[in-house]
Order: sequence, then structure tokens, then C-alpha cells
Amino acid sequence: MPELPEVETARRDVERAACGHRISRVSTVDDTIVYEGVRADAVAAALTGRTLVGLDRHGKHLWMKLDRRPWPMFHFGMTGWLHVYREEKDRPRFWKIELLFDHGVRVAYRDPRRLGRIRLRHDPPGEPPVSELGFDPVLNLPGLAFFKAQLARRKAPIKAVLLDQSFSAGVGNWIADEVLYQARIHPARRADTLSGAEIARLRAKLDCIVTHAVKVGSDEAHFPRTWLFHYRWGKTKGAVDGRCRPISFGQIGGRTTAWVEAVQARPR
DNA sequence: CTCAGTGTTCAGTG
DNA sequence: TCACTGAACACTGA
Repeated sequence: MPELPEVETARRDVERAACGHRISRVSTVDDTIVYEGVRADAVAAALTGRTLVGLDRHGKHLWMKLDRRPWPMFHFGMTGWLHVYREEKDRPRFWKIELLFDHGVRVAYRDPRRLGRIRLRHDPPGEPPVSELGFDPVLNLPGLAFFKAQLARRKAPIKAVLLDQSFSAGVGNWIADEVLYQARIHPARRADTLSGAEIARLRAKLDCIVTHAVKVGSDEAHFPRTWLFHYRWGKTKGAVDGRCRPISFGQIGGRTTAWVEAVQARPR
């Protein structure tokens, strides 16, 4: 479930587990889809013997800072993840790369569906794909004036704009729906028709939702019961939110979208 | 067996 | 050229 909070949680977990340690061995699985623009053995060669200095993130992109460049970058797609463990027998199915650190910790990237990517970059924030991203709502949430100016130029449904990584990097399907639900804005509303008050609510809810999700380490059990998140999965017929109001499902911005008519007024 | 899916890209349209 | 839409991608699991 890799949207911004999940990627940030993975970043912190790996940082805590392996920061300051040397990569003594790298194992890889050949995969010409997941490794983009680089072969698996070239990644292994670049990482072997290096020391992990830290990890940075922008949107859903995560990269390791090493004592020598280039650095490895990870995007999780729909099903990618970084696993931390100590025993070789715990290596996950569908793994693509495993780093063995000098203190015995292992970090593996796994991706069953292979929509994720492993890349090598000399300057991750200065080169695509990261250089093409919009703001990261946790790292640098812009002020209200920026939101107003940007949304006034967009004719697409607000849901589609929130999913656009060149606008808000890291926002994915559930966060977009959650923000619109809490801001009481219908997902099909054209972005350029939102009022100043609606945009202010949108920005505030985006801030509060990603901040909270990151704070609790993306642990869904610690998401407030008032969040739509808990009730939206499975498109169950008769699904209702935390106050028993029916949930609608549809396709907006090319993605399954959940909203509550009683809360989010339809576009006129 | 069929289909949906927490993401991104690219071809096609207006 | 730009903004936007929808299909495609690859695979698992319901």
C-alpha cells in the first residue's frame, strides 16, 4: 500500500536498521522491467562495499545516500516494499535485490506485480523522475496562495489533480479520496470551480491526513475511526461511513473513487 | 475463470 | 502545444 506515508515509514525503518553500516554483499535477481535503465549486476557493483549514510524521499520515490555515487532509488509501484530481516531464510518471495550489511541486517526490495522500479542516479533530486515532481505535502506544503493559483488553472476533476504527481507528489488513491471526504468536496468537481473556502479546507486536510499517517507509522489501526479509509475497501454493497451514511463508488481520474453524497455535494 | 487493484506511462483526442 | 482521458502494463488473490 505504498503512498507517501507508507514510503516514509519504510524510509525511517531502513534508516533505523542500517544507517552508518557498510554493505558487505549484494544479491540480485535479473529483471529487465523493475530495473530501469540499468542492469541488476551494475546496481550490485555500485552498492557493494559502500556505507549507508541516510535515506531521502520525495513523494513516493525513495533513495539511499551512500558514501559514493551513484545512489539506488526505489519506487514501489502498487506492490513494492523494502523488507528488513536478519536471516537469509526470511528473504521474501518476489525479491529483486538484497543488501547484506556488516552487522548482519538484510534489506530486500520485493515487488510481486513488477510495477515498481529500481534506478541508479548521481543526483536523485536533480534528475528525472524526482525533478519532475510537484511539492511533497510532508516536506514542503505550499501556502494557500499557491494552491489557489494552481487549481485555478486546472479543468480536470479535483481528484485527478490530487493524483497528478507533478502537482502533489506522494498523494495516491486513498489519500485523495480521504482528503476530499474530510474537506467535503465532491471528487468530480472541476478544480477551477472550487471556492476559496473549499481550497483552504482541501489544503488543511491534506496536511493533517499525511502528517497523522506518518506520525503513526502508517499503522491503519491508529487512523481515526472517523476516516473514510476504514470503510471504503472492497466496494461492498451497502457500505457506509463512520456515521452510517452510504458510500458511493465510481471511476474518476481513471481510478476507483469512494465518496459520500451526504457529505460531498455533487457538482452542479 | 474472471476481474479488480493503494501506480505510472503513453497514445489518442479535442 | 497543452490539458486531459483511458488503456496498457504485470501479477496476485478474491
